[in-house]
Amino acid sequence: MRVTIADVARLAGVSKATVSRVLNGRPDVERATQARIEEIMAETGYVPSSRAVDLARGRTRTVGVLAPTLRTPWMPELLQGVADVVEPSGYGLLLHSAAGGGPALERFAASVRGHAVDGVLAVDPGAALDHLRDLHQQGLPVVVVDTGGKRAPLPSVGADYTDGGRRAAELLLAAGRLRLAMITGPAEDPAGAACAGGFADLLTGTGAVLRASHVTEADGTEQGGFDAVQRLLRARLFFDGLFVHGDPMAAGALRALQEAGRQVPGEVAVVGFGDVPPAAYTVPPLTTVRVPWEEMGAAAARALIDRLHGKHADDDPEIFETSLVSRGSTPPVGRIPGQRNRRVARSTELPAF
Amino acid sequence: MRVTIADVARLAGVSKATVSRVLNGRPDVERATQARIEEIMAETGYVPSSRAVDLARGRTRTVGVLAPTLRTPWMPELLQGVADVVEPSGYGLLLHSAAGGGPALERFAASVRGHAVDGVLAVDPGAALDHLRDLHQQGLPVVVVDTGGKRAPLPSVGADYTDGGRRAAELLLAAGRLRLAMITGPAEDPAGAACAGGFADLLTGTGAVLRASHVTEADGTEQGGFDAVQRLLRARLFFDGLFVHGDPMAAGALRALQEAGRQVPGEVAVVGFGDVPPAAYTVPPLTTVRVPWEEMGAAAARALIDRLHGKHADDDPEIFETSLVSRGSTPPVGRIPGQRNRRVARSTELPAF
DNA sequence: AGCGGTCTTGACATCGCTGCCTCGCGGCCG
DNA sequence: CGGCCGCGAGGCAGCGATGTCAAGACCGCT
Repeated sequence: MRVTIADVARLAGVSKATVSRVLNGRPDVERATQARIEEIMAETGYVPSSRAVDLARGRTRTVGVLAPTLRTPWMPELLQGVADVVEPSGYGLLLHSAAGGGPALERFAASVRGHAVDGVLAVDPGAALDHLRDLHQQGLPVVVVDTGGKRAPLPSVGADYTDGGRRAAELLLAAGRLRLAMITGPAEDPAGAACAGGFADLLTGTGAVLRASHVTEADGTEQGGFDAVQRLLRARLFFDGLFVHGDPMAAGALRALQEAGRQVPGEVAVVGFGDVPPAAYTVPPLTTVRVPWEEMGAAAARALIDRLHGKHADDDPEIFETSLVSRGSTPPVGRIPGQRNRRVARSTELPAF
Repeated sequence: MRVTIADVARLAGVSKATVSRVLNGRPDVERATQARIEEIMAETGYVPSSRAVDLARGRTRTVGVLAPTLRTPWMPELLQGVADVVEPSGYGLLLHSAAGGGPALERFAASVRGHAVDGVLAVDPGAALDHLRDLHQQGLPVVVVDTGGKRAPLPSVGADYTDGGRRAAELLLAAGRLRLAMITGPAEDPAGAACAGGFADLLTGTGAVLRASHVTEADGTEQGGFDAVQRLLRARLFFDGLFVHGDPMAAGALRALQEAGRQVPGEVAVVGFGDVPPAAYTVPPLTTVRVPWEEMGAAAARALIDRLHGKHADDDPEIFETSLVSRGSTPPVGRIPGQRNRRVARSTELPAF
């Protein structure tokens, strides 16, 4: 580091304290003095050492972001939402990917305990949740983004997965599909359960049926979705509407249906879940339940920063609504009937790419 | 911060210096003393303040990553590659998204000049390149990942886009396609030029033709690719092989071909470029030129960290080879003839999701 | 006993900035 | 005309580590 506050002070003929006052825009400095100091700073190209500032102030103006992996399809959207809020607020964004499991988490813990960050934003913390709870109880600002639908015992942001399932059901009903099938993700995914619950829930009392035989589980991958549909078809099960909890699996499902010669959406209407970028690239483009990943990230970031600024908002989870993005894998439906009387946007819009 | 090195020293009845020695695993401490100090540290749950360490040591063990946006489809792969190297090396990863343009870049510059990071890894820096060059000349370790094919005047990592274009051409030739068409990305993208050059290059002397009329430009989006194919078809141009520089556009192209009733790969074989996740979800799955994003990120990170450790590797750009991922949008071809005699892997593998 | 060398350890200066307390000084009020 | 007030600015003590230097203990050897 070259020029320090002491240099500036000496050149300006003032004390370090005064330079510091100018630096922090404090009002108790004479205009002339301030101008002179600012001039010197400009001339010398002085930039305060963030290391020293951090130590002296006792904070780092940095938030830690803990993400299990960056490869989840919605993660970039979410992260962008976080970055768009965190950076303009003057905070840095220290990314920890916990993909490595144990060692990665230990590094994260060390970073946090060493006060390298002022707060933590955790996405889908999973096993790290207990640790985060401890940190939170010790007074560290923590916000979690819950993509799993389970409520963390912490300030959190999530989406209404149950309602997402309902929306999918509504759309299929509106399209007149009565013999439904569903592909769920891995059983341990609580979002899947919530979502499936909402789906089944809305069906009761309608003419539509979703038999247990028509519900199959897959691993979340495109291939998994492909295999799942093949299982259904080989079992000679009939269905004219298919709800797939996860867009990648839905893409696989479309491929399997097409290979089997089934028309989509003519013979089978397909609704996915998540609205991740690949959803727009299937043929036909996938109708899906949109989860507002970016907004969720932004909201979590805002909540975290509010806490850092001492605004202690309530700890209630902030739940986002899902919405339906109607593309080509379901027949056009102008309006969804039913008590909730929702409108379905017909969108040709692509997610930003 | 609760317990400090001074507390530990007092409790152990030694000086701070000795505690520091233990902390840093220096050998010149008596075993008994060391054991006692370690015990105290464990009891008190002492963790050194990274803020203080950073100031005292004059570095932050953090690298800055500058990315134009996180939404580029290959960015997550690349970032994961970076994270997988940076984190185990004991460095933090400070993410700057320059999406915001001016202000975001200024924040980045401030962070760097304030020595908040020990080095910088920039992805596609674009306009920030000059700034990075200055930083590099001032001695800051900088590595850039060049996804554009142009060579930065800096240590960099890139891919051989020209060769990527050649591979696409080889595959189409091997499939017996002689009347070719091409959709390029935005003209200002230098990777596109390199790639198109390689493609055209390999065609010369073969029976295949790529007329200027059959080359059209699109904006890189799925819709852009869709429109581009429609333009070609409306112009009643015949082609049995199509090279699309960018997987999202290729997805759009597939959709347009399908809507026009053209069989893929029967009537038209389609090769994309990039191998981003959506490529695996099209119907049929897209054959594409794979760019090893993750490896490139990892290599850049390694290069940066080597520099941080003083290993001054040569500044030559590190260029990665592309490869062909053959999926369903081209007919199966066992082996590519020709002087280079390459083998084409037939892959059903999906990118990690 | 005296000397040089190794091993441990402590004292103290530093890193660069912030924050608290103090002080000089000119103006205002009584 | 003296005291009080408030502004502008300086001094100095942290923040919590690192790192250098020197000192004391202990060793083997001459």
